[in-house]
Amino acid sequence: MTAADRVYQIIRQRILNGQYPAGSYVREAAIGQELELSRTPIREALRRLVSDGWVEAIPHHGAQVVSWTQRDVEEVFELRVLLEPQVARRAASRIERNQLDQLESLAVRMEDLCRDEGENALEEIAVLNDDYHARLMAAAGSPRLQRLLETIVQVPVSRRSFHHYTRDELAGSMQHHRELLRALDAGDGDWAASVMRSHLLAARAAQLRFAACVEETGAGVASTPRA
Amino acid sequence: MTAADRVYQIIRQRILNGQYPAGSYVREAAIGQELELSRTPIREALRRLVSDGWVEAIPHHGAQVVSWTQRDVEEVFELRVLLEPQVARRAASRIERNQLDQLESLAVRMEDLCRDEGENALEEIAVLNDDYHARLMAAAGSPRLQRLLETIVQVPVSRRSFHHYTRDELAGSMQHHRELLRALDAGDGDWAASVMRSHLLAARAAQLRFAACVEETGAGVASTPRA
DNA sequence: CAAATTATAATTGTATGCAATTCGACTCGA
DNA sequence: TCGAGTCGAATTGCATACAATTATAATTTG
Repeated sequence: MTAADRVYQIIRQRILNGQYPAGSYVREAAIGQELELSRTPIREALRRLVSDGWVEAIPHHGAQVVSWTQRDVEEVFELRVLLEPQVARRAASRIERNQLDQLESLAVRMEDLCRDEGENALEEIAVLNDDYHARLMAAAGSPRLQRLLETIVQVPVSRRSFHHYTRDELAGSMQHHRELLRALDAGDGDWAASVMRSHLLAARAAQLRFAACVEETGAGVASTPRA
Repeated sequence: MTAADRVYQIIRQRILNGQYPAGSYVREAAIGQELELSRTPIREALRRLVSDGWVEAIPHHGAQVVSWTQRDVEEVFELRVLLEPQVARRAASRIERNQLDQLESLAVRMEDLCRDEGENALEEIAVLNDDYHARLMAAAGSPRLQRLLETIVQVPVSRRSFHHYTRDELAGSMQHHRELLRALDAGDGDWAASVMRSHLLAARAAQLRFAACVEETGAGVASTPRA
């Protein structure tokens, strides 16, 4: 792994946890001094971040961390509703027994956490949920579909959507995971795609409700909140 | 426009017309000497080409021009069939009168060229067709959807698909353009999406037939043919 | 003679210095 | 007082030099 790769991950992480707030500029020289590297690998990392949509390059003026408007969030959901059911559909006709077992194991652990009501259970569920989707993606066997989704589903929005769920919605989400397993096991692509679609539309509804809420209270939604 | 931007376009053009064949390596130093630039802007252009999927970065060994297998072509069609109907659907509820008129003008010119049977009429139609799709994309008003499609619909495959059409298929394609205009004018998203889907599935069928043909004759399909 | 090994050359990865460009503040004039 | 123009500081864009890594090929050894 090259220095530029490390810098890429470091900067992305800092954008994620709000250390670099939306709208702020990421300076090559500053990071270079801090990490004791020259500007060259920093530049390369920033260019990758630009093409991955994390920052915006203003010619001769720097790399600006992107701001997310509600409209952006909606646009991403619209694309996910198109693409992710296709992931499920493909997986239904390709998934292997052991992959199915792994997914089931993840689903069980999420359900357990859901019942526990532990302190940071939501965060743990979110991690497992990411793993679940990643393994499903792998089973679908379409590198381009994977790349597209990785490009648009940037964690700051998707991950946090879990926190807006009511208890019922969370239970419903767990139910979706289970039903998807049955659809996959049956090799029924239509069924699997439909379940995934419901899964996403439910997430979108929760997100929309949250957006309406912050609209009233006047809390910002554009900027990535700090950790 | 920076030097890196120019280099990006130059290299991409050379990949397109076969000057840099699939599987070959693009050397930073060689291009730098030829264009009388240092390796720095060349590197930057190559990194962009990597993230746009034109070349593959082999660590410490260089940038290799990607090879397209039949499976890749099918994967791209699968994604287009998902995404482009959504472009039509969005455009149906957003398009303005003058945009519709421009699309119609393009459709008419394509139909004329189709009747002419001129020598390089196919090439001209392909150019107009690209314009048609670009304007439709603009009318859809979704930058992310646009970016996704630009990423996957790399011209070497899509543009050439026109050349595999029979006369009937070409006429049918023109008919799709017309019908799409009616659907857009009616503001009927379902209709527009359905027409676009047919449009793409027809293109896919022609591509598949062509692939089967070269399979028999043993002609290569993986490498980008020379101009 | 074959296989492992080492040396070499070629290529990318990184550091540093300078040039070009842009944005902001300050000054000058109306 | 307001506006236009100009100067300067800051930042990116590019060139060059050097270091690190890897593939290749010659070489040596069993």
